[in-house]
Amino acid sequence: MRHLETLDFIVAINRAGSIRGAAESLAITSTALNRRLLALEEELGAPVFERLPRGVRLSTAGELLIQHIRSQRADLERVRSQIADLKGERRGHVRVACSQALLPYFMPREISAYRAEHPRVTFDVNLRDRYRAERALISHEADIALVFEPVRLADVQVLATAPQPVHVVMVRDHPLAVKPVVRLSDVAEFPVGMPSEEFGVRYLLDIAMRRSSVSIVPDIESDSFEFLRCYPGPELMLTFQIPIGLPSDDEGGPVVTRPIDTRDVPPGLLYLAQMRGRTLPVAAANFARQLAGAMDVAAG
Amino acid sequence: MRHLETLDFIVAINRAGSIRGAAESLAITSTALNRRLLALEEELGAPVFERLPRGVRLSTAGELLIQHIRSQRADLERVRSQIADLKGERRGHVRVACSQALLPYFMPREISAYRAEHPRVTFDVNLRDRYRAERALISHEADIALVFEPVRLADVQVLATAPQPVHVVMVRDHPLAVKPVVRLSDVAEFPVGMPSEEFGVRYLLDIAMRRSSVSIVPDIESDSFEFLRCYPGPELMLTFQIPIGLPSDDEGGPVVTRPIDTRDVPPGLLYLAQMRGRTLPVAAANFARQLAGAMDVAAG
DNA sequence: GGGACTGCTGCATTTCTTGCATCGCTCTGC
DNA sequence: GCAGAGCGATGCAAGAAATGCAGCAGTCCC
Repeated sequence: MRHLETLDFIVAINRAGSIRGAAESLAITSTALNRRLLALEEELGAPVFERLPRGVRLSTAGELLIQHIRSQRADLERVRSQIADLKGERRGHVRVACSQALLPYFMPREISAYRAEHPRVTFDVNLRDRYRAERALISHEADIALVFEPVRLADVQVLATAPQPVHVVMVRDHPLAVKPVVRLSDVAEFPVGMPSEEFGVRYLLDIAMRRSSVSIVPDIESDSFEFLRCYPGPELMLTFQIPIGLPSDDEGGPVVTRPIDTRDVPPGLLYLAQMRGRTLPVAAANFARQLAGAMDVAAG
Repeated sequence: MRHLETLDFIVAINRAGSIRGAAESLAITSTALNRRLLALEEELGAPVFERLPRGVRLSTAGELLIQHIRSQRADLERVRSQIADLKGERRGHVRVACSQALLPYFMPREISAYRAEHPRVTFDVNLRDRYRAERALISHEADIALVFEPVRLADVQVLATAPQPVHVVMVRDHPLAVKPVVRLSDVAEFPVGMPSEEFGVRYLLDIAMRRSSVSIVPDIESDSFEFLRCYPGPELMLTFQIPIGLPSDDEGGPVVTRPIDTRDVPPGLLYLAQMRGRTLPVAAANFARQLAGAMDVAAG
């Protein structure tokens, strides 16, 4: 499709920041690319890029256009997917943006289960914090997102939710491990590895601390739950995670988890979401349905 | 835009029912058109049209595609409109689908008021009954619709509503004209011209008659309110209309109107609606805002 | 069973796109 | 202050792609 190609070229120019740079990455001459851009601007009646001495930058019109291009491509992809589907070809591609907590257990299990049924469906799984996951939906970089405590839900549509109480993670022989439920004040007596501020778990803990008199000073702060989970050994350190990101205790791993009393820290919500008003490609819609089911099980 | 042209050609083939026929109406050869169609189908991996002995008919894939084309064109039109708008060009085009009742007074007044402010904005006003007005929104034939008592609102988004009690229309010296409010049982004593079944007014009256013991047998049934309104003279005939479709009584015309008691016939709702999830072109959005304001005034 | 319609295809022509070389410009570094 | 490097834009010729003409095979109607 010739015209769609031109639109993709616009996206490439925007990414590269210059026509020559984009032309190189597209393996065509800058002349051809320049001419296509000029033709498009002519037809549109307004410049798509501002010309700067060292390259180009999207104009206001260009930003409107590029948003249109993204939504257009996503919708065409849906149509292609639906057409492939009615030909009986159970192929497709699903792009998921999700939080770290989903990466070690939940997503691998769900994707492998889905691919057992539909082996020709491929996946893109990208780590996006709760801000960027929503942005990925809006810019059509992702079909669906699994976000813990999203920031603002204005432009996205919630497909399912699952309550997730915050758990404390510790080594198996930690003194706190004897308690079935941990109070926030218990935690304050031990060194703590805290997830950094972009995470929903941290957000819930900060709210809880502001409401109560308990103050937890993190000894270590990290944007990697994997690091935090691996660290505890040496110092009897505690960290936090939601159950969907944790192995079950009876697996006999080096760490165990205990829920924090929900009177201290209320459960957060895990959201399964898509772009508002968008009809998903067949594979993405089916996978989302499966995820929603799995979240019901996880919540119940 | 070359590719969009091809997509429009698909729409033309669908309308014409044959490639040769569409080619003629498009002023190109059937060869070129046929080749474009074949190329598109190649790229899509599925036939868009079923080949019949006497022409072509949309396949299932084609129906998916043509829906995509319509929404894509509408969205591009919005982008163009927004770009034109930020260039300061207050031009644009608005396509309205509305019921008969809006045509004689409301729409002319509103459009002329709008064009007084924005003379370069052009309008398409099409008469569509409440079924077809909703379909026009879905197929992107219309930007906004003004519908009295729409059938199903699933796929459209309501921008404003205005309650419209049903009025009886009669000649100025009709015996019923002495009453400020008319009961349904009063109506049954006179000959009645009834709007046909596709109209919201008729729908409300049918419901009212089913609920009460009053039965009105129409002497004349018509799908033209204009005809019904012009008829009353000779036979003291009554007919029905909603206030927004009526001149004010003090204009001294040949007919007067009286509201039906809302205990007999509850007021219907006039809906201003657009396609769900769609961002309207600038001119259409502004005009819709004006209409919503006017409906508030009409209702209050 | 002929005529009229359909979609489809080989070949020559036209139209459009592409690539090369080059211009004018702005910013950078010496 | 001046040369160099980077940028986007443009004239001209070669190449690619879409178009039009003529003609094919098929189905339907009378």
